[in-house]
Amino acid sequence: MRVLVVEDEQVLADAVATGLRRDSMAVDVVYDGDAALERIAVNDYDVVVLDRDLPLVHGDDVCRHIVHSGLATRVLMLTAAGDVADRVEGLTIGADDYLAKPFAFPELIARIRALGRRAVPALPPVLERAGIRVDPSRREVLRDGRQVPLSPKEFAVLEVLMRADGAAVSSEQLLEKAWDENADPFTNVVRVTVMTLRRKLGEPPVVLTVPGAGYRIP
Amino acid sequence: MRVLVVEDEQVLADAVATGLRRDSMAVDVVYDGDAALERIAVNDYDVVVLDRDLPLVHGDDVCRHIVHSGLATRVLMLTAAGDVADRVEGLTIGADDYLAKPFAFPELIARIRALGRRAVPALPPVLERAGIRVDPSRREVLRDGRQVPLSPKEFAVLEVLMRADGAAVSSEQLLEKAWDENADPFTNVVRVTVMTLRRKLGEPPVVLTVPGAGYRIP
DNA sequence: CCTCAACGACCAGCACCCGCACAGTGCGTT
DNA sequence: AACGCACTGTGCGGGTGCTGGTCGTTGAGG
Repeated sequence: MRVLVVEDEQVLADAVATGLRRDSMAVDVVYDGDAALERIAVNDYDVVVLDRDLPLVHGDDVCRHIVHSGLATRVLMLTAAGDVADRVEGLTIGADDYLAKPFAFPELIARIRALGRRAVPALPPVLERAGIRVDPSRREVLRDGRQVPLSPKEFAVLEVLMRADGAAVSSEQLLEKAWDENADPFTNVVRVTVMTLRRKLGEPPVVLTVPGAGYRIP
Repeated sequence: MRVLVVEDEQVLADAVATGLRRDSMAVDVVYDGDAALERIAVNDYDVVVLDRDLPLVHGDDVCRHIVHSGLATRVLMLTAAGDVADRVEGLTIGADDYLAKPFAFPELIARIRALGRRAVPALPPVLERAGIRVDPSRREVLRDGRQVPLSPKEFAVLEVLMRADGAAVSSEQLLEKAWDENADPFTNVVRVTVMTLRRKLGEPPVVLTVPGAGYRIP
């Protein structure tokens, strides 16, 4: 397991590093965001333990960079501020996990290991495609900058289609992913919902139909 | 996003479910481990929110089952006991995240979303051969870079021929692979479909006839 | 009590599927 | 060389399944 520790408090950083090394991880340490970005560009880390309050380049920016660059690296945010709003914001930015200082060392290790087990990294928290911006955490959709109000189901359908990354998604799959198990298999809600979704998203069309296969967003 | 909530305290379980539904997630609820295992076997959840202290089948066992079965489903452990040892143990068992009760609801949502943000596992392979590019997931066909619109049947036939990797495929085999089981064995749809396919794909010919054996793409 | 999302029922248009009929082609037999 | 047969290519027309779209009802939440 390859880990990068980014923490400006050198004493803490080194302590964490030695602790992780004792747990058989390969650990690099840097003390500011700039150095972090450098190392990330060069090396291929499994997990980055990232202090949020960094001098020069803020931890949030480092996190955004990692997530946005599509690397397989996972981010564990670390911060002094421990209230809920902070934690939620950290996760919203795109971190894979979040731990508040002071933390118990075994928990840090356990969370790093849990992240290391995940085969694939998180996608960017904001989905963008074909002039549509979807922010799941805010439950907000923008079409060419203008906000579009959607009902929960419409939003769920749009989210599934956006995550499909251009692939066609059948009505059955949409029903499977956006509805719970009580859904009637012979319903036509999906078609109706797709229609209202199309109407709200306006011109030019965003959701295309692929005859015989379902719907897709190019 | 498809979520299963497993929590024996029904009031809490339902509250969580409605909260998540308001956030556009498709939520199923069960109140014990047995039912959880059942649902997991049937449905394909993105995330399972799992109370650790369950009657009958313990949450840990459910978690182990999910991890062991190799599903892409992520587990978020939930528990009343909030000390570090518990959290570490939960993560060690194979949970992807861990949240101690009482928790703030926005944080639960943020963590579920973080878990659900995983990338689609495998990029579907694109079939390429003889100047033809077929992308099954997008239902898209390109001939020398130009897009060719195909009907579902035409697409199905082309896909079978492409996957045959140059080998000849008989009409009977095509009928078997691209049509459902109640197809008339004495039909000539295959011939007709191959014809329209050829016409749409244009010159030079892509689908060749192997007299007595069927069709093939060199 | 009011609003709106969710959803079933229904209709219309159209592309598509496919049966049918016939033409063209290649090969073996006489 | 002529013929017949088996196989293949192609035009045509009808039925129908798929999709877009509307409307009215229901039910939950404010």
